Amino acid sequence: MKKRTGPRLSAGELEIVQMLWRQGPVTLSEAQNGFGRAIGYTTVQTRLNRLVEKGVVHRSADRPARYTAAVGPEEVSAGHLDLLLERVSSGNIVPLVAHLVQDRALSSGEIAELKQLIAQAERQGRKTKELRK
Amino acid sequence: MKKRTGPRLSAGELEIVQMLWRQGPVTLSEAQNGFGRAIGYTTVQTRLNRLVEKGVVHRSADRPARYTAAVGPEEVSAGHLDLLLERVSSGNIVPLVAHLVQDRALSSGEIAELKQLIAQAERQGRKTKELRK
DNA sequence: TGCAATTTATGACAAAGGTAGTAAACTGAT
DNA sequence: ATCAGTTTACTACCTTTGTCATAAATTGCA
Repeated sequence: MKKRTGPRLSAGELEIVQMLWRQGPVTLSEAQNGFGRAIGYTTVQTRLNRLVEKGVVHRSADRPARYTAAVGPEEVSAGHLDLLLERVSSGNIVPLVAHLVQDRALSSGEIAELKQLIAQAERQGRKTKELRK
Repeated sequence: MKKRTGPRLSAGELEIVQMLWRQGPVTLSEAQNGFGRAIGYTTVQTRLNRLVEKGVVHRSADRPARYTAAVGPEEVSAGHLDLLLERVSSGNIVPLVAHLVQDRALSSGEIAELKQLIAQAERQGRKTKELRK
């Protein structure tokens, strides 16, 4: 029932992976162009290669090789969130949620989704309690 | 109205700062003991010194110097959360909150606090809308 | 086939962070 | 005043990450 927390990427690694999420499977030159800012061709190459070694990015076998993220946003955020949770709020999620929702303009749609999530967690809690007794 | 996102510490730096939050102002030897695992005395020294240089930790002037965290958990989590928010979910907070509340047993107290937060955000949204028109 | 352009492999270098040793400075108790 | 123990400064080394240059391999076309 435990959740395996995903990989914790550095800020720069996250930058690369984010690009892959946006651009989909890309060749090196496409990666360089879609990067958003000026960066050397071989720099992107090295960074991608290192992520491939780590298993975070997949590299296709065919000729102009295509790179794809091997992890999804959920796994990545899971790794970071779970660490933060332990380290900064001793496992207490409320302060983290508080930061996310405070001082930020939320659409009514988002509010609805959030209420939905809480309601779901509440039901889950009840179910667990019942199973326990 | 913009929120200054705090410092983004590495996992290891966070480890040190977390210890300071737990143990309060500590001397070097206290820091080493309260660290939780085996670690060299001078290793703690070096790590603390580097954090002092960065302004993340404060060092007292008196003799056995005492180290204190110069940043609070909120600021630190803010830095990380805001980066995650942009990088992994394009500024959308719902997926992050979802991960935090799902697959986790929440007490009814926590549920209440979360509801409170959402309600607050909802009111805030209305107020903003009114100010705008 | 042979060359220009593209793609891939290597090698380099610097900054940051984790680990720790050694030496100097300081403190407290004889 | 001296000496052991504690605290602080300084130095060193290794790994990771970000940056890239150079060189080798591959491909597509003329």
